[in-house]
Amino acid sequence: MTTPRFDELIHAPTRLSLVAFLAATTWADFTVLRDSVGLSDSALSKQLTTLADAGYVEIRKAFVGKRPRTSARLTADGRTAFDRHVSALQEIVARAGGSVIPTESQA
Amino acid sequence: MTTPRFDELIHAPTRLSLVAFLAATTWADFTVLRDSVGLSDSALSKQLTTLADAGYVEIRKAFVGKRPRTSARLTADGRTAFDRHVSALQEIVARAGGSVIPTESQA
DNA sequence: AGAGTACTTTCCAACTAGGAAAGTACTCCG
DNA sequence: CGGAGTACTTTCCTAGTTGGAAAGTACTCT
Repeated sequence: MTTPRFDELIHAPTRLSLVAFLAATTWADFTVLRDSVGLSDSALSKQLTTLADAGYVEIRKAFVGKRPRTSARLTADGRTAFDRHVSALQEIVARAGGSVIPTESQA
Repeated sequence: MTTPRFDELIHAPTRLSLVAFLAATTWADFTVLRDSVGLSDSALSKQLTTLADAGYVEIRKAFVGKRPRTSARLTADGRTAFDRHVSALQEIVARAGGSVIPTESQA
């Protein structure tokens, strides 16, 4: 079980989607990410930078043929932070009356 | 089961705490609320107004003896919105937890 | 009267987020 | 070669949010 730790960086709606999305896969493509969260190029680029600066995501710039392709994935730190944030949310909800949160998700 | 609906109003950290706290009790006192979320009087007053304007909380101004006392509680709408927001979070997390944790070491 | 309680409102400074547009860098095509 | 396009990144700027301080309201207590 993960130690709860509310993380403001992860909590923000777009970054929560982003991080959750990344938590579900390995490397994700810039365009896929952009479309999945519905952001402009610039907005995604900035959020990715923010997350990378925090050490939560790793950014890989590779070439597919001759064209650049940027992908990102969660780092171990990012995954931990995400898990802890989720725990924090669960704790909040549990205190709230616990009616809603099923505890199936931890592995 | 509640229909998921991400609610930006509720999602913001302080309001999430506030709403979750209120979801756990009936009427809560202004001072108790203020101390539980660690806000200044003005900040709490404003958040409470915001939540009341949204129809999520009901504010009661009563007198205890001769002194005014403000309390708040969730309305049915507030509770529904909270439940739905929690469901939305759950959904996000569920998607993220959907796949087994992959490779943790690489460089 | 002056102090204090219990907020509410106003003012303000600090952020944050996101789009537009420009910039970078390199490729592809006629 | 030059123009168009891809794939982002950076800069500029606007808009919206948050919260504390301080002032305001209203009433009570000594």
